[in-house]
Order: sequence, then structure tokens, then C-alpha cells
Amino acid sequence: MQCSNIDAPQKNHLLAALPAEIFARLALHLEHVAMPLGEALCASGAQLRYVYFPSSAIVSLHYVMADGASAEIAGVGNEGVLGTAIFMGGNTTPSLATVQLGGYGYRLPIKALMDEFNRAGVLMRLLLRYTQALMTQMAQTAVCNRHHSIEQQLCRWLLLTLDRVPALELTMTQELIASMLGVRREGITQAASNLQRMGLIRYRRGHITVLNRAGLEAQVCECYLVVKKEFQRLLSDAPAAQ
Amino acid sequence: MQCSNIDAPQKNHLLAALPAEIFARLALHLEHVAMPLGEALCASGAQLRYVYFPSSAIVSLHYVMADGASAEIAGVGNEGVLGTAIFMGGNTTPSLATVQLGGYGYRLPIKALMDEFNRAGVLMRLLLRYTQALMTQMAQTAVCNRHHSIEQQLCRWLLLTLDRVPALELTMTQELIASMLGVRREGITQAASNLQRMGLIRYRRGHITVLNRAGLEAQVCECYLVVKKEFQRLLSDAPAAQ
DNA sequence: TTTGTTCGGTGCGCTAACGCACATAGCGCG
DNA sequence: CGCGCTATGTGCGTTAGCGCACCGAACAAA
Repeated sequence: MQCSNIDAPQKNHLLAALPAEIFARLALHLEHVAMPLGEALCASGAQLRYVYFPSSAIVSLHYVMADGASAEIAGVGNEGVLGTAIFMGGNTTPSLATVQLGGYGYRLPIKALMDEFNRAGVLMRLLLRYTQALMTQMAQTAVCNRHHSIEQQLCRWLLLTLDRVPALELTMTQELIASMLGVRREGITQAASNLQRMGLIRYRRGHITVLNRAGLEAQVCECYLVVKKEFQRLLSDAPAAQ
Repeated sequence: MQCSNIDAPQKNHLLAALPAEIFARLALHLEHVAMPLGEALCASGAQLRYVYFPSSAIVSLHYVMADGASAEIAGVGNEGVLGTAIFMGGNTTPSLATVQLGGYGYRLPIKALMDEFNRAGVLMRLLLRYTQALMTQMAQTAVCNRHHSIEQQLCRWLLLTLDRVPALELTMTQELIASMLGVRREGITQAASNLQRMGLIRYRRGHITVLNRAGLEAQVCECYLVVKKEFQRLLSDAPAAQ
């Protein structure tokens, strides 16, 4: 599939934030790839060969325990990059990365990434700031898991997901959402019914449509705003300089 | 209080892992400081003036919500450093840092840290690997909050804390532990009673003594080992080189 | 020794979420 | 058009953890 202008590298915010010169160096090695739903980009402890800059796909970082229970730790969409462990020096992580919402992205061989990262310039500072934002998301997930209801967490998850795609409709089963949030499928059914009754969303067999985004924002716990504001603070275009 | 050899900078694993030359440069600016129980080292969104390398103290990174509920996100002891946001480029985080177990540590003005960090050498790679380990801890906290019982979480918390201090006895009220784990004090009372009945720990008014560490390790959920192994993998002395 | 304060233990009733079982309904495919 | 698969809705009983109230016990300071 060709790169069209509706799926240019610049749809990824990190790539878009790079100065032209640096982007040009990376672009030689960037490869447009399909990221179909369910694809496992990185198993627990496995070494990535590429880092991925999603343009329309969303990747879920999650952890599956010995007994099969699982939970999402954070998500990566067009605001970020999958593979922070590469430049953080650990190469791998104990978590899994699977495509949660199919789409496209750009991948970059880790050598090309590290060559640029090791210049210790704009790219390095940008990626480190992104990583800090990712840490905020993980921290807030921990807090939200502890204290908030399934319904609130569903609102948070929906809003964070919507922020990463242009559409108002997601192709996503309740089962899948449940496994993301680490709760029962029935719990999602009930929470989603509530939101539907309130007129905030509409549900139909594998598709969820947001009807009233402001209403969702009124229901969501504070965790959503904390994460969103921190992403804005750390990754607004301006401060690529230190 | 003077620096004695029972509280040298090398008690902090990160400082100890530095080559002599780099350590010498930093040592000019290192300051031995008391870190008393309860001290707030960094409020939410506040800018640190120093980074802290605990030698005997333990710092808790936690988050307090609008309604007062709170949860610990991660802990920082002699294996790490408080203030990753400085070198990650964000300067602040939404979380709080308070001293959870009083003791001592070394602080370093952020300018001295950044001068060395910006050499993009051993210190930078070490701090980034530590930050990745911290991310693992945060991720595992999120998972553990979701799926494991208070008793298992108490085991995890005890073991992680013990790994950071040489003693088998901690000075710590149940109230404090409860606020760390983000649960009720009564929940800790009950979990601790169970562990005491099993002969694994002994409790007395503000002091908790571990009697049978192996027994605790048999009770704990997998989260503990995941975190511990990841710290070992990322921060064993050898690979300061990239 | 006394007294006051903080810490820990215990017993309610309540609720959110779980595990399970099963009914219904959309939707693709032949 | 009908079949069958898969997604969703629903109704149990069960349980972990919560919120509250209160007691007793340990410790510190006078």
C-alpha cells in the first residue's frame, strides 16, 4: 500500500515535531507498514527489531499474568512511539505490545533510530519527553485501577482512544475492551449500557460510536485530564529545545 | 551529622556504579542530607532543585486525588534516584514524592547533574536504564492493583521495601502502609494478622519485623519477582557500557 | 504512676465486581 | 433465506474490600 497524504509520516506527532534535517535523515529508513488488529508487535521479553510510529493504528502495552488475567498499562497511538526500551537501554520489557485498533504506521530499524538518538540532540530530547509522558499514563492507570469504577475507567479509555484517532466510531468489541481494562466482559456491558442510556454513546455489535463527547468528559474521572494535560505540556510543538 | 562509612555515597547503587572519574566530578557537588519520615521532597507539579540519591531512606512516589484517596506508584530507595523528570526533560511530574522511611541520602543540584548527563556518556545511560526499571515498577503496580489481594500486595510491598534496607525490622504504622497501597487501614490489619498467624512477620505498634522471608516470597504474587528481576537485569554492575 | 494520645483489632452492614449460566440478537456466509 | 457463529444482555449467588463505630492496648510524657 502506498503512502497517501491521508497517512503521511507527519500524522505521527513525534515525527511531525522533528526539524526537517533530522526527519530527512530518518526518512531514508522509515517504512510504511500495516498494523492489523491483534498483531503482536512485541512479546514479553522479546527484542524489537524496529520501533514503530503509529499513524492511524493504536498499540496497547499490556501484561498477561500466569493465571491468564491481564491488564493494559498504557496505549500508544499517533502521539507516540512503540519501543522506548530500545533507547532507554533495556532493549526489552516484561510487557506485551499488541495492536488494539488496526491501521497503519511507520517503522524504523533500531540502528537508524539509535544513530540519531546518540547524537544527543532534538530527537533524543523529544523521545525522552515522550517517555516521561508515557510514565504519567502508566502511573495514572495504576491509580485509576485502584480507585475508580469500571464506568469511569471506560470513559477514560474511550476518551484517550478517541484522542488518537480522527473518527467518532471505533471498531471494538466489549470483550476486547474488557481485556484491556482487565475486567469482566459483563462489567463493560453494564457500564456501556449506562453510558448509552445517558445518550453519550451508541453501541452495536463490535462498533461503538461516541454521540456526546462533552458528556463523556463530564463523567470521566480526573485521571483522563491529568494524562492529557501532561501530554500537552510535554509534547506541544514548541520546546524541542532543551 | 557527619558522613560515616556506614552511609557513604556508594550505598546508593547508582552512584556506586559510576566510574571513578565521573563519580569524582559529581562528588564535588554531592551533599549528604537527612531525609526524615514524612518530608515532602516534591509536590505535584513542583520543580525540584536537586535530585536525591537515597542511601538509607526510601521515598514514595504517589498520587493524591481530588477526593483525598491516594496510591503509591513506585518507591525509590538506595537502588535509584528521585527526580527522573529532570533529565527526562519534563522537569516536574503530577505525582508527589514523600519520605516513607526516614534515613539519609545525597542530593545533587540539577545543574551538576545535567552537565554530566549532557555528556551523553555512562551517567546518561545508567540513569535511562534506571528509569526504565522504574517504569516496570509502575506498570507492575498498575497490574497488581487490578488483580491481586491486599495480602499479596502487602507481601510485595514488604519485600520491595526490605530489598532497599539492610534491616529486617521496619518502623511503619499500618495506617501508613494502607495509604501507600491505597487501601483501608483495616484491610492492612487483617492482611498483617494473617501473615503473623502464619509466622511470617511480627507486628507491634509501629514496628513490623520479618521473621520468615522465604515464607513471604512463597505468598507474594508474581509482580514482585518481575520487578526485582527487571531491576537486576537493567542495573547489574556490568553493562554501564551501551 | 497516671493520663492522654495514637495505634491496632473487631464487628457490623453495604456495594462493586466477580464467576457462572444461559437467553437473545446481529451479521456474515453459503 | 436460513444457518451458525459470535457479540451482547441478564440474572443469579459469592466475595473482597469499603465505611463506620467502637474498644482495648501500647507508648510517651508528666
